[in-house]
Amino acid sequence: MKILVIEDEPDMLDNIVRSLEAEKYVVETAATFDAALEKIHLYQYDCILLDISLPDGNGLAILQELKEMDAAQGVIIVSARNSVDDKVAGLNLGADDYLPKPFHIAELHARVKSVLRRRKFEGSRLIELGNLKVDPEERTVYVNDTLLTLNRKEYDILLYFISNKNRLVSKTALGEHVWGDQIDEADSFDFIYSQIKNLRKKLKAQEAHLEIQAIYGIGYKLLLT
Amino acid sequence: MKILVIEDEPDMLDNIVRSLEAEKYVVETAATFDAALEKIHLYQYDCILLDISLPDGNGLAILQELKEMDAAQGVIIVSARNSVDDKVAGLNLGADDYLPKPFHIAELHARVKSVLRRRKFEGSRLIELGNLKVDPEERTVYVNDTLLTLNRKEYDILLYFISNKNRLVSKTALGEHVWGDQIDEADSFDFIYSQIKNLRKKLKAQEAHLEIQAIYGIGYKLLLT
DNA sequence: AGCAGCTTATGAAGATTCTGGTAATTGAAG
DNA sequence: CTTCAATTACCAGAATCTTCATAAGCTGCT
Repeated sequence: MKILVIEDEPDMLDNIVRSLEAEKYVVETAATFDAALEKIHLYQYDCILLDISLPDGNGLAILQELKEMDAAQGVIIVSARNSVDDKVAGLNLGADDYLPKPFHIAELHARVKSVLRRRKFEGSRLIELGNLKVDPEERTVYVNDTLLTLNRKEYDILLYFISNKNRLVSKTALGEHVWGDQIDEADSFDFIYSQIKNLRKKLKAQEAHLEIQAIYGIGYKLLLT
Repeated sequence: MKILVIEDEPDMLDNIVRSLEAEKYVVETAATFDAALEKIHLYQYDCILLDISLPDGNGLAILQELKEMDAAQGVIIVSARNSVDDKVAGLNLGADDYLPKPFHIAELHARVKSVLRRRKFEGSRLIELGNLKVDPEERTVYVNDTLLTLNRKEYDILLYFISNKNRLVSKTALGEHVWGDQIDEADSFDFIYSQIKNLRKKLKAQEAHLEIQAIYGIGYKLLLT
């Protein structure tokens, strides 16, 4: 699960990020209006935490932008300006929840969880692909109706491949989606290789009709076989 | 996938090119009307990004030219002049999409991807040639219904030959299509020779009724035998 | 024909990337 | 702290792609 935190106060930001990362979310941040806009357009998130009192632009404009993009993530507004107007404006613009400052971290987690759960229900149906069934809600995968136990990374990778079926997935894109954007140019891709290897082994062991094909020098592609 | 970017502002151009190259597209550029015309006539592209407000000629004229050439690539118009007229004129002249400035890079990528995908689906069916069958979507090649395993480069070369059947293919054109324009005048063509050699060997081993004929001093030609 | 100067072909070595095994590290749970 | 699973690192070998050296072929010239 990938979360974007838009917040300008460094302390607060740090706090939120640490606590979310402790819960195993992949967290990215934006401290300014522009940075936020860029991230929103570049990557896909499952949930966005938005402080609407940013220094260089109104956070509500970001909401507007998100709505126009027709994106599918959940949005939780965080604000110290606890006016009813702000709240109404935010929810009208499609925010999923509103969290007044100050708040307790546990409260934040609960809201995030609830938004993610709600979102999941909306799009919740089995994804079928060959003899494979994926239940995004339970994060479970079935091959011929027997359960395939995947680790977190393996599952994330598989789901990313599935949502990019027949499309080419660059190693950097895969890396950014599954590991967050801390990936460096200079980094090796050993951890990707390792995970791909394990995923392939498990898929093969259950005779899934899927193949992760390597494209030399570029990345991978998921094929039905 | 080869993309031509026609754009006169250096910053913007640089930006676009970098981002597309990061996605592993082969990118070429033209900053003026004349340069664009030349490239269009000389090479084949899978997609063209066209800024219609060029300094030395109306970008729409390029669209017109493309249409008359009956070329098969996708065209995305980029423009800061966001008048409805421009948009309508562009789409009427056969553009596939219209992207108003300013835009976010991710938006651009999405459009490019979508145009390329659409194009691919249109032309997606088995290509038959002698006793050879090519499935462009799966990137597979069959000779007498047995699979012929080709590497990426070998496949790219074969497909380029096939799409230029009976036509003469210059080494530079082939090189630029398969390797992109990182090819230098000073470069040798050893890698082309090597790949051609391997491709020929594989075609011969499976007794494909195809022959890659060298034309001394000019290039190659694919013949049915 | 014979030769010079070029282009093309070929096999082998080199470089890079990918694979699949194993091992080390990290992290969570008891 | 210990234990077990998850994740990452390391490595040898395979596959892919490029470079290199050298051979062979073509063209125009005398």
